[in-house]
Amino acid sequence: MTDETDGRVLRGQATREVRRQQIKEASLQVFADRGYHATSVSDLVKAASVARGTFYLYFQSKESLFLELLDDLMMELRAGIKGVDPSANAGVRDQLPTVIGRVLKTVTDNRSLTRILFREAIGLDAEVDARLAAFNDVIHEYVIRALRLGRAMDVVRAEVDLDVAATCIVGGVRYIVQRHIVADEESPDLERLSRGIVATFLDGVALPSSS
Amino acid sequence: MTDETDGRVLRGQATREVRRQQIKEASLQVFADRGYHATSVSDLVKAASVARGTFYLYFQSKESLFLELLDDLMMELRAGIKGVDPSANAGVRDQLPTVIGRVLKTVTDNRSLTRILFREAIGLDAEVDARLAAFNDVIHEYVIRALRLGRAMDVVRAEVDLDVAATCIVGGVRYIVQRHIVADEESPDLERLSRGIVATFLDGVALPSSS
Amino acid sequence: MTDETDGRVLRGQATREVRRQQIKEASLQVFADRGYHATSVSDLVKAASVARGTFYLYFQSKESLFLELLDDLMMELRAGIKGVDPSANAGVRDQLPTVIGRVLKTVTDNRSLTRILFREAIGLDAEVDARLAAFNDVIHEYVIRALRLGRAMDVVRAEVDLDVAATCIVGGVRYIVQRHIVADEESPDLERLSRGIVATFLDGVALPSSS
Amino acid sequence: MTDETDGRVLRGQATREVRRQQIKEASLQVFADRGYHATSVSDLVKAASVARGTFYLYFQSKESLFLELLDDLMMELRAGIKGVDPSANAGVRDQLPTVIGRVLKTVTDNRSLTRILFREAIGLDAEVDARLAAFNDVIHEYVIRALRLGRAMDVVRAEVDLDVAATCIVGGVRYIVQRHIVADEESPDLERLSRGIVATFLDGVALPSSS
DNA sequence: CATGAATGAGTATTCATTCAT
DNA sequence: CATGAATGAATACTCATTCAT
Repeated sequence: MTDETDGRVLRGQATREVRRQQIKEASLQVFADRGYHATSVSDLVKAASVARGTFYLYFQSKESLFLELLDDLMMELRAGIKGVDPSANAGVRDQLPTVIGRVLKTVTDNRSLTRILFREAIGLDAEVDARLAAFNDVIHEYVIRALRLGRAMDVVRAEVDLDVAATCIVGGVRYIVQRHIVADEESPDLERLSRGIVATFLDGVALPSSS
Repeated sequence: MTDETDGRVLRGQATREVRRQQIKEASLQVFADRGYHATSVSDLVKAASVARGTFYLYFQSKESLFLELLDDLMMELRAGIKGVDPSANAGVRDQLPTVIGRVLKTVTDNRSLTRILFREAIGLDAEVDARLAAFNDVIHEYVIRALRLGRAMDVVRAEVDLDVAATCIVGGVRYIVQRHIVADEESPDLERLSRGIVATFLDGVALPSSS
Repeated sequence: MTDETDGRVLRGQATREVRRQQIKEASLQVFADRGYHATSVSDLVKAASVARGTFYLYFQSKESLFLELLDDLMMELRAGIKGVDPSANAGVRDQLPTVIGRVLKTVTDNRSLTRILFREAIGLDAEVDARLAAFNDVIHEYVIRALRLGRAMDVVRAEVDLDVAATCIVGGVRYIVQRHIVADEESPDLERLSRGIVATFLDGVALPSSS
Repeated sequence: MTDETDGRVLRGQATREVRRQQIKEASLQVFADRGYHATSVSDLVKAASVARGTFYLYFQSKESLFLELLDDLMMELRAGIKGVDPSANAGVRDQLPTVIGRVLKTVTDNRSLTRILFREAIGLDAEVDARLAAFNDVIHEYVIRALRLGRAMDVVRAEVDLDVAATCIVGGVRYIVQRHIVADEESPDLERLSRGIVATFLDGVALPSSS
């Protein structure tokens, strides 16, 4: 009874997980296309080809599913960003485009989720807002630490207002993402974007002599 | 068609406009506080102290009122930005903080509207999205033209990727606005923010020698 | 503006109250016929010939309407019972059938409500249960007080277990109501029932000599 | 059709019956605690530790199981009551408390079932109502017969309205059960209750001289 | 013009029952 | 026989909009 039972149970759990993913993926598309509020549970179950009740077998509510999708993206992004090792001192300037490129790649690979994150994830409810704010703060702090490190290594100007600069950098990357990746641009030239971002934020747009 | 009638009509139109404004202002507050979706028409008419039917005498729908508020803000912002005369060649570098400061000031003075713009105006429906996109494009084009002008005047590097740089700049300012002004910060130090933004985007964060 | 407005407002409130009653009466019938659980809000609005939304304009929920109906009956019954003045010493024995008759009359006049009270009002939720229990306790206490008074007046045996006797009396009357009034009996002979009840509880069924 | 087959069938039937009982007992508890409507099939299968499907292998529906539980109680009670032999002429008055006591004992021993019977079994559907009514009628008739017998034996007054008196008696006992046994009273004093009931119904509460 | 009562399509969620394994 | 994932009809309730007064 043991092996057979275990087998059945395991298979059951495996299928369960498969089903969950199936619903999540279908829902992801619908949310990305229609937006959170415009998406009804009917839309979701239709897209996932399951019965209404089945949906609630796997997710507590429409909102909790959405939250899960959000968490997924934030994890994914955080992983893509944290992959960077800012302490590698050699050739920070040369490394940076790669780093930024990786972030942009992560985002591009998760276009639907990112679209949701940028278009819908705000003002939904306090819970989501708090989670997003926390995520943003993590990114912000990460960039500030990077700048501080750069300053210590004498590659970042001493007089830079770290907080403002970090905000500009994060905001700039975000908006690049929003304009070039979330919007339906087919295959964004990530390399050009990365280089452009790095150039802008490292050296600015002004001619040095213009000071 | 007599004078008296005209008078009545005019008076009527005058009070009509006054009423409209009353409702708009009250609604603006409610939208800013609660967010678009969490705000019901009941909330609006209660805040404006008018009957439900009256609301529909002045606005086609909840959504159209919201759209109008959005348009108002976009006009206001556009005015604040367009006020800058980029052709004044003398001391662009010195002028810029003032210009940015003015934009931040406009935003701060319309905090409620801006909050709505940032928190709710996305993903509402195609109409809103289109209008927002158009607005963003206008700003984007404006910055690109400014950069191009700067390049002609030899104050902007020739090798700068105008499109990417403009996106970074706009995104940076937006995120500054989002973090320091939309969020409930009491009295943001607009001057420091302006100087920080200008410094970051003109000269970058890297030490020139690090090239 | 004053008189006219007041007039409108008053008329409005009057109509409101009328509507409420209309819905309550229709709902009462449906509840009495179908029972609480088997009655859907759709049934109620259909019976009252109002739109679904209208229902919720007048009642917070299906349950709250039901509670209100319950309260109405309990008030009505309590009034019918409290009308009795047990201190009128002359001819208690002769008075009693009248008193009981009045209670039965009240119940007969509110047959629908009573049917609900007996058939549905139990186990609905803690709130209802508590209210019913309180009501039952009031009745119980009332009867005990009456018995105690009777004892003081030397018309009730000294050795009677007041609590048990009161429970028997209340239960007996309740069951009479249930069998002869709530059940669809056309026109119960209230006088016969009253006399029978009084005889049973005053003198018992046993021949005195059988002790 | 071989012995072996019979054996298997028998064994199967035996375990089948055992399973049924398991489920019934578990369900009884849940129904008594939560009430019929608040109890879901999920609750039942969880309490019985069987799969959802298994439940429907043994019972047609949630309702049919409930009906069965009801029948069980009614049989049990009927047995407890019928155990009394009213024809034993000697000392009816002395016997009665014992008889009533036995009924109360039966009820106390099946408190869960009784609780269900009193709290939930009414207004469920026509089927249940009919069965309950039939049961009540049986009891009623039984009491009437007893009274008639008593009359023949000259221990019951001739002028007693048998039907009304029987209803009072049954109602009284029912309400005693409801107040003292169904409600969570720890260990009701069955003897006192029995004596009180008998005294009340045999001799009434009035002093004989008060007639 | 102003009112606010009335509307009803639409929503998320539950749960008794079925059925493939 | 046993399982538990799947089903979908049904439910209470909301809210933007209309319309008679």
